[in-house]
Amino acid sequence: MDKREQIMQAALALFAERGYHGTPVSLIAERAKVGSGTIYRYFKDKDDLVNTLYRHWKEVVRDETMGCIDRDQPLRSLFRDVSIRMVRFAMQHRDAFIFLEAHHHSPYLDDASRRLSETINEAFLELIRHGQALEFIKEAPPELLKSAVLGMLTEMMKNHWNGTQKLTEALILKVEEMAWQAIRR
Amino acid sequence: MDKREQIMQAALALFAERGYHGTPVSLIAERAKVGSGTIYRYFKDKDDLVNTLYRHWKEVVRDETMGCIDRDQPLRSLFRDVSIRMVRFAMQHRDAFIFLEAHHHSPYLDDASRRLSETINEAFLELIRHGQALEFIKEAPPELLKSAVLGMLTEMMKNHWNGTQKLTEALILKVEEMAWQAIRR
Amino acid sequence: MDKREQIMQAALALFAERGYHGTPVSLIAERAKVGSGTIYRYFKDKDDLVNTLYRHWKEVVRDETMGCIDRDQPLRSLFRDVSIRMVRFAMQHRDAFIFLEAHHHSPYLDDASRRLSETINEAFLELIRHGQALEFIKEAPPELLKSAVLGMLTEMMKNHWNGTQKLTEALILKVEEMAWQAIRR
Amino acid sequence: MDKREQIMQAALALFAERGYHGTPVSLIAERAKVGSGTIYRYFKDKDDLVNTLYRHWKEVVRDETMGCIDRDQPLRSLFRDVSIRMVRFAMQHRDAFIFLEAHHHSPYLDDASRRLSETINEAFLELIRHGQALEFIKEAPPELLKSAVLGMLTEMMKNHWNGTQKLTEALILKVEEMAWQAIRR
DNA sequence: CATGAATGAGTGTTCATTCAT
DNA sequence: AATGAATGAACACTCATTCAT
Repeated sequence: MDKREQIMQAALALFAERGYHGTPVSLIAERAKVGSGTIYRYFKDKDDLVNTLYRHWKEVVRDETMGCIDRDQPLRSLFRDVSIRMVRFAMQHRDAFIFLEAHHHSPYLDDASRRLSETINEAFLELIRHGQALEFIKEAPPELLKSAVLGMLTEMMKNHWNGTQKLTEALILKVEEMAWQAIRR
Repeated sequence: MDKREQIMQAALALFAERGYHGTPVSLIAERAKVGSGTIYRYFKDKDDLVNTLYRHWKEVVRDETMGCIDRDQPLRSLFRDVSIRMVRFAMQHRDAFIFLEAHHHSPYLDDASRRLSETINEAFLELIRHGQALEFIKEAPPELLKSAVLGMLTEMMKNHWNGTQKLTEALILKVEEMAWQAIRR
Repeated sequence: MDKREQIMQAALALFAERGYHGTPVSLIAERAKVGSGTIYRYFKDKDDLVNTLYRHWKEVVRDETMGCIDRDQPLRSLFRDVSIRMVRFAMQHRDAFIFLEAHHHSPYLDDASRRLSETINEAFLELIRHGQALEFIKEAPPELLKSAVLGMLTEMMKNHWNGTQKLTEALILKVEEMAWQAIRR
Repeated sequence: MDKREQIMQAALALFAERGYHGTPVSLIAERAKVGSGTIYRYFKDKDDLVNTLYRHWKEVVRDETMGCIDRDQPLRSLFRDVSIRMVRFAMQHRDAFIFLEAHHHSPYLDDASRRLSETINEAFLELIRHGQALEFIKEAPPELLKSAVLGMLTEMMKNHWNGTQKLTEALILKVEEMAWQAIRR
């Protein structure tokens, strides 16, 4: 069994639940069933652990939502594809989703983490600009439209996970439709 | 000036900027220009301070967005009224907005804080149910529609404050229109 | 009772006995009868404590050996004066003497500490050069003569304190005479 | 090459440079190019390593300064012989010299190490007593005279190594003469 | 034999909280 | 009432030592 993996899983769950400052390294060690010193064999310090975790999951998000997508399909269906993949990712990786969301603008993220985050952001903006060029999407600052879509999806995921409103397949489709209505021309 | 008030202002700014665990009590005292012991005269402990702050600002949000609203105006304009008031609150109380958002589901919030949050939530749900009864708003779980609207607005406020996309009066109206498009029938 | 003073005394004794790395801060706190956190009220960190201690005692040495000395007396008696004052200092401040000796070239001494040490050193060299100019003292690098004298005195103090050979008033005079014989022309 | 030897060389250099507490076992292993576990095959623990090292080099000092010396030559030349051999040892084995000097009265030296140190000491005292019996050397406690000589030589070696005053062949002879002047009748 | 991953006691340091003034 | 010095439990991190490979 890979200790590094155990540590990353334990840290992910705890950071998602309690935040970075709220999670003692000793608790991560306990949950990962390793000695606390072992963590420092794999990660330089707590900061390195949180950044490694952040980059790892950001890359998974990128690959699962933006990777291997058919960029030639009609815009409406391209948008649906990306949105639904995002929701799917969140459904399958609860802790990762909450963790990424909570640490989005944390001061302990390093430059590499921030650059990666920016790249993914940019890809989504590109999609919106493309839609605007085709006159399918509203005239408005792309950043604004992006926030609208991501804010909606994110908030609904949080409600799913805290039990307020569970998402079903049918609801996911409804949600995607709402997002589209918000930004379409 | 009232020492209690000084402490609450200092704590609000610091919690918003650095989070609960990232803010030493001594720093709050320094910023509030009081002795650190003084804080314990007004608040049982750090937990009590954060909960008091949370409740205080939640009540302000409630009063400024839901209070003194003309419930007899047409639904569309009622919805606009509430949405725009929310954005206005965020624009005028940056720290309070960021603080409330960040501490929304924190483990150190007590039952009273959570109940208050729930009450405000319920008022907004009521508005949506009302719109559904009038067949102006989509058929969908009200919780879902609420997340959509609040998620959008919240995310855009965050982008406003972190400088990604500043909001102008014109953009605020646009945003409100997008929220409405998302949930209208 | 002054806590800062208690801490400095405890630290001096422990650093003299066990060295810097061999002395946990918690042990200093225990011996000083203060909480370990208290040490950090008076000293930035362990490094600051050892440097403060070093400078404090170096200044005492300087004042007690070089200060208020009659620089117009004959060289032989000037040399005797300084030598005997050094031995007296060591006799009266066992821990300080051992501490200064052991930390003379420690990597954790900062620039200010090193400069002070150098100043005192220079004053002693000046005395030797003066003696050479008067042709009372051997032709040889002053640094060499200084090491000879200080090495002798220091080693004998160490033997005094570790019980090998206690020094009496009579022996101190003998020792001084030996030092003079070593460097005189 | 012999792993045990590699370890002892690495440890000697590091203890000389950084002291016992300042030198992690892992660093010794790295410098010796062995696994850290290997050290524990040759030495019971870190304490055992430092004691073995101490005894080893003390024996070398003994052999190189006191061994194979012509005890029938005139006292003055016998004294010169021993003194110069000591200085030569220090010049050739910088790390060993610094190490022995720094660990002379360390609390982690065991009884065997201390006894060996005492034996060597005793041999030197014997030389001094012999000189006193012949009325070449001052009347004074032999321990005192020994400290005077060794203190002088040691201090000058330290100055040589820290660059303050490099020793040449000519200076070594001068130093020896000073030592003799200090203790002669 | 030799290794180095793993461990957890121990380190320097911070900080919520108390209490004498 | 208000202070801030004092405390010690808790934290992030290190390192001597063990042991499976």
